[in-house]
Amino acid sequence: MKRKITLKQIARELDVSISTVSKALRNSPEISEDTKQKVQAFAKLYNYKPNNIALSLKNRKTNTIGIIIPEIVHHFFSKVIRGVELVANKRGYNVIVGLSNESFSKEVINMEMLANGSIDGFILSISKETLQLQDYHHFNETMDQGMPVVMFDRVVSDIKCDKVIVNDFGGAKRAVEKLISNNCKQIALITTKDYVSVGKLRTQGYMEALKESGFELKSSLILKLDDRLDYEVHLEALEKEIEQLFKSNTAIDGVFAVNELYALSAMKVARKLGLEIPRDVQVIGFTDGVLSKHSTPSLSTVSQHAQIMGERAADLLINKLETVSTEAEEEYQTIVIETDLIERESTK
Amino acid sequence: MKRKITLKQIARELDVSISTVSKALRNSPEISEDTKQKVQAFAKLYNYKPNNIALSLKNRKTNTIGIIIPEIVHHFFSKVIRGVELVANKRGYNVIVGLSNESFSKEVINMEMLANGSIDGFILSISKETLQLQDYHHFNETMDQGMPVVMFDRVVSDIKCDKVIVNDFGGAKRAVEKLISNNCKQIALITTKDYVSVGKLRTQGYMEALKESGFELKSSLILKLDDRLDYEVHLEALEKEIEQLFKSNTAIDGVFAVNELYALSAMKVARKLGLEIPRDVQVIGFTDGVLSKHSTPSLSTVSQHAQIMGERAADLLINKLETVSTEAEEEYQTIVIETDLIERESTK
DNA sequence: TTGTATGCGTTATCAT
DNA sequence: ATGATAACGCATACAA
Repeated sequence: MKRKITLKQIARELDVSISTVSKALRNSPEISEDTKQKVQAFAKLYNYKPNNIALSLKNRKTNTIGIIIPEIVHHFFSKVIRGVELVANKRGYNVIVGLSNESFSKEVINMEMLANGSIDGFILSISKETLQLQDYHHFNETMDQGMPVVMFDRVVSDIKCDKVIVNDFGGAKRAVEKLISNNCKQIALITTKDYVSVGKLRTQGYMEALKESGFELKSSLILKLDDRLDYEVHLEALEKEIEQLFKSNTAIDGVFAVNELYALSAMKVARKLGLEIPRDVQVIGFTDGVLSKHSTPSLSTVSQHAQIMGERAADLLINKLETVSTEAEEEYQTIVIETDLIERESTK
Repeated sequence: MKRKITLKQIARELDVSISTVSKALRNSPEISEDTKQKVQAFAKLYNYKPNNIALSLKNRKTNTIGIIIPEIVHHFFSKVIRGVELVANKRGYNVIVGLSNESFSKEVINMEMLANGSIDGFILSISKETLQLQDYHHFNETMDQGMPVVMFDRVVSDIKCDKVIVNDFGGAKRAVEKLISNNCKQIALITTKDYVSVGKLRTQGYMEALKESGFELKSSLILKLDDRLDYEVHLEALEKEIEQLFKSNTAIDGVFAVNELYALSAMKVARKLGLEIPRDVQVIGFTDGVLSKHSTPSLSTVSQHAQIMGERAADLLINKLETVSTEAEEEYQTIVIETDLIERESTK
């Protein structure tokens, strides 16, 4: 077992100084061709590679970016990671992952752990608990220390930083407009409580679409679910709520749901109640998920382009890292990713 | 914007030496209560945290583990990551993620990048291309340099290292036995080409189950798909192959598929051909996926406990990292994770 | 009780 | 053309 070789060892073996070795390997013109040859050959033979940690310390730059997400077992977030990874690697960076598990304290701890020199900047999406508590001190402190932060998807306007978001409002609006143009008269909304920013925006898109088309808003058609409950686990609870919605509004002929699971559950419940999709009820979801594509009937959905979000976020962060910050000009930008309406079998 | 504070700055401010500060912060008995108080108060005020990179360099230990997987947008792998992350964080480690994207060269590059000091050890699952090429030099070289490697799921016996695998053979066997005991007489297998180790093992489980029950093996009932094709994209191609299978074996009354997508496609095709599930055909898949649970009918499946695999792998690696290697005793272990058969609506 | 010196691996600056 | 030295931030053995 040969341990990783260092400059020092090469120097000792070849009986030259460390700095000579270093220069020779970087092809410095200061060094004679002879020595270069010798050193480079030796280095290749022993497969020398500079130690990243030493470089990081010296350069005060790790070439690593930290990404903190609420949950990795989630198609949307893993696609974002893939996007980040893709761009990061292409531009010479590594990616280190932290999971907040939707918890405030884990988010804080994870960020502190990484902020102590391990990474050059953050890409993150805020946990639900943090959104509820509205405690954003850790973000601000991190940025105060000169560590750039790019937020994606779940963001808050109070925080001054670069952001990449989905056009939740517009995507939702277009989805509902589609239902309207498909002749739906009673369009239900299945959404989350308002503290989830994206849920709120999608809800607003729904309302705006109805308003513009001259529909009246019926609050009985809106089901706001508390997604602190893990509905992956409590699926029956979810279905019960939706069933209630359908039963108290028998004329529902369209459903817009702010995520995939809600949409699928709506289809399931509707079918159970003897309604046929899309003949009796048309359904559109909001997601980048895999369920939509493979469900029966397959689900029409607003696609979020998660991977592109990751790519944009990574580019934004790395640009900031590699630009000589002329201080003062603290200009933050927000990139809005447009959505696509993917029409499948759940709409006419 | 106050940059991160260092020992040196604290020392200068308080007019003591760096080592005094260092000792005071670590509560060394060498230092007087007075100075300790002063230093600790100051440190807390300025929120001092030791620089990870400096510590890593000094200790020659990064407390970071690298995980290399073929694909992150995949329920199985992201669950494994979650397991790794969970244990790693609990034990004071960070996780850095590299994606091979099923490519040999990306796998090699990614490993080299991380092996140069960034991490203490690897957890990885081999890419398909690497499995085909059977070129494992990068794994061996990494281990030669004293960096421990734990492989999971996709492993090869040629490589001497710790491993965490699923009981693919047993899981498949039990699934097929279930179909048999449910009175299936013509059980088809939808699997991958043999170079994918897990596919091969599951195929063997299928065969063994049939053999033990005295069934004859009919090669016409076995469909081996080349999964270099991305069937997520070429879904129609997949369905066509399966349709062919059903048409040339009209008596098929059971299907065992080695993954979720194959199983779902089988159900879809069967329905299209007028067969009802599970009345006419019973189907069992193999996976940890989310599709199975939400499909209609929901899919009975062999669960792999991906998160547990990640946890075990992390424990294995960290144990190795933290044990004083008495050299010589190079004992590697292979942990086998048992599967569960989850019965849902696609079986009787 | 406090401070000095050394080293982790590297590069850059400044001698020789 | 080559080498000595300092510095990145920290911890520690050893002096004072």
